[in-house]
Amino acid sequence: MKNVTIQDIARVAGVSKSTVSRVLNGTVAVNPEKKKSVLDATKRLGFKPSLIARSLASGRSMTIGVLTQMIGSPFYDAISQGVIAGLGDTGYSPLFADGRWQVQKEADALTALVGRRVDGVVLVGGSMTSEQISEVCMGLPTLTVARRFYDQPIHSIAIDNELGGYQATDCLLRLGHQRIAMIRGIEQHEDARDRFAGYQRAMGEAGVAVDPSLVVDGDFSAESGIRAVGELLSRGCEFSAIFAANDLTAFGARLALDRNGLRVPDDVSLVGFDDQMESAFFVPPLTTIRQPAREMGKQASVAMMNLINGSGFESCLLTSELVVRESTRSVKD
Amino acid sequence: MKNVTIQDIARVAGVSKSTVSRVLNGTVAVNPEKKKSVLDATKRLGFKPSLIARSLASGRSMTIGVLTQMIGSPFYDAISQGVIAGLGDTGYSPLFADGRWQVQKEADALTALVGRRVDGVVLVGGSMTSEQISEVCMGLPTLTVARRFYDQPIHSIAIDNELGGYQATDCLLRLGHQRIAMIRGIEQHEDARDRFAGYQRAMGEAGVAVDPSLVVDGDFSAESGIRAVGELLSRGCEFSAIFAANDLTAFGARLALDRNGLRVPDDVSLVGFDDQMESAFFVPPLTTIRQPAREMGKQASVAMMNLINGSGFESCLLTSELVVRESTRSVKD
DNA sequence: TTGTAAGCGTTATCAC
DNA sequence: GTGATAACGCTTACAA
Repeated sequence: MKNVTIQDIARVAGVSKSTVSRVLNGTVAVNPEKKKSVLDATKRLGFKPSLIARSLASGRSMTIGVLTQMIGSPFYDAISQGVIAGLGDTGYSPLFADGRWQVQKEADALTALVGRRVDGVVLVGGSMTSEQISEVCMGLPTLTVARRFYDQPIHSIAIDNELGGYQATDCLLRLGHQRIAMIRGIEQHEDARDRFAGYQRAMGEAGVAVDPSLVVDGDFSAESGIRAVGELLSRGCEFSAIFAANDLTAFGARLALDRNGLRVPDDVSLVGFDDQMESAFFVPPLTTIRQPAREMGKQASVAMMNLINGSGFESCLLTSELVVRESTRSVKD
Repeated sequence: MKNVTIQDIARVAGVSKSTVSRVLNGTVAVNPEKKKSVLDATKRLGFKPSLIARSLASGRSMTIGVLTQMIGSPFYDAISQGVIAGLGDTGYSPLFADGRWQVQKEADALTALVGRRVDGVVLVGGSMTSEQISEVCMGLPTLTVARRFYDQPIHSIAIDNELGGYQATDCLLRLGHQRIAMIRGIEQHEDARDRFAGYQRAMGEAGVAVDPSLVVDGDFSAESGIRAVGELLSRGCEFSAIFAANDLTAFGARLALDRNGLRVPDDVSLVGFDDQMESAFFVPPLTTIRQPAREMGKQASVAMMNLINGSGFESCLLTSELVVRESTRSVKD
């Protein structure tokens, strides 16, 4: 089945290709009658303009490439949604590609995006280095979300993870906790390091020494939360609260605590990070740090539009918010 | 910054466009020397072939459009991952678009996909009617995942939701429960209806009459789980088990039960549907029906490849699996 | 206001 | 093997 082209429409409507194009794009005024017959023909023949040909001819694809890491993380998902929302009716459409958190796949996907001649690239998370990215994108407007780069060419929209870590720890300290354990995220992950830094700062400011035996490594997974609590318990050190690097880890920790007869929040207070959908319905509902994920995605879209039309880039570091629910309570005396 | 074209390479390498194309695609043999110089030039100039021009010229875009509904659902996410995995090294790349569960957006996104001249379309969930889809896709290989169509032109890969509903209910019945409540999903949603049908069949086969007052409506959200339990309790009817239409609903139900002093599984057994990641770490870990989401996505890719190269379509209805964890126990006597 | 014609960057079809 | 040259479907000067 051959596709209907602009030429077919022109023939049927009795006008030239150009006129059809003009009607379709509304670039310049055309005779109402002709306009009508073009529109009619369009509808009658079921004409679907080829965006491909259009891009090739105009040089702009009117699409923004969005490279995600679909690890099933609600956080990254929310960002994507924000990007979509932010693009709204700008005329640009998002084109998603996925890196699956594997550098090679990520590079391939990005190359594919660039090959499709997207007008800009938004990278949500990911692990390619700034150099690798620049090499592939070559001057294309590029920005990252939920990942901070300090280089000039790649702009980034991120939240202040250090602040988040501080907020979580501070909340616990205010409730009178001193023996606060922290389950960290992936060590190489900058977010994880920042959150831990926030924990350290809060402890320091409160004049509470950080006990190294209360800090356990994790990897952002629920399993690692379980393991971490096991580790903490086997070390035999006392703690009245746990700050987990993300909600998923907190879920695992909560389960492990339960299995060991420790009640949340009665015996141990628990704070997560992310505020993913399920957290509000956990038993007990989880106190956590909300990341404005959706908002970040929106900001990314707005920033991208500015980048494209040359308005420049306004750097912004969004802030997280403490959401107090029922997994925390003041320390028993 | 002008993009490097095949023409530039040709000039630098001292050959014709055609030869460059041949080297790049490896269609026919070319002189090794020329080949080398082309490859060199390619690398040196940082040439990135324009997939757009390629598609226009060849008529095939080598991309499969995947229309998702990014509602942040782990289930649909897993399907997408399956599709990606299934495409593997077939040479085809997935092109994602999103409908956000809004018919209009969905139609727009699908139109955009078709406009991009994808070689096939995979619809993951969604709410467009079979007619609407056909109208937009016009003869393009199309198939749906997690949604069943009985029409000829649109193939579908789905799981047997009725069976899943049966499995969940049967599991409860075998544990001795008779007063089994069901929190249904969105009424218009076929999956929801099928799951309920499975519940009815299991009850029927066990010779247990379905008490209408034990059936409550929900909408697949955690909030609806909370509301449903409230409703059940206010009706004052007794029940020793609940089958929730999906895990999220089960989460909400679990929280509501807790708030009302009912323990899971001691007072009430609870079964969900989906087996989303968090379910294994719930307190208590949730007994649920696992949907082979990833597998479905993979199957979709395979089926699409067959559709494209004309091998025809082998319909398949995948089956769900009961995952017994700790939210269920035999009825107290 | 409208038509003609020249691209846009590839692939594909020819001859050579 | 290789190089012209014509598509592919559309946009966009440039004329008229």
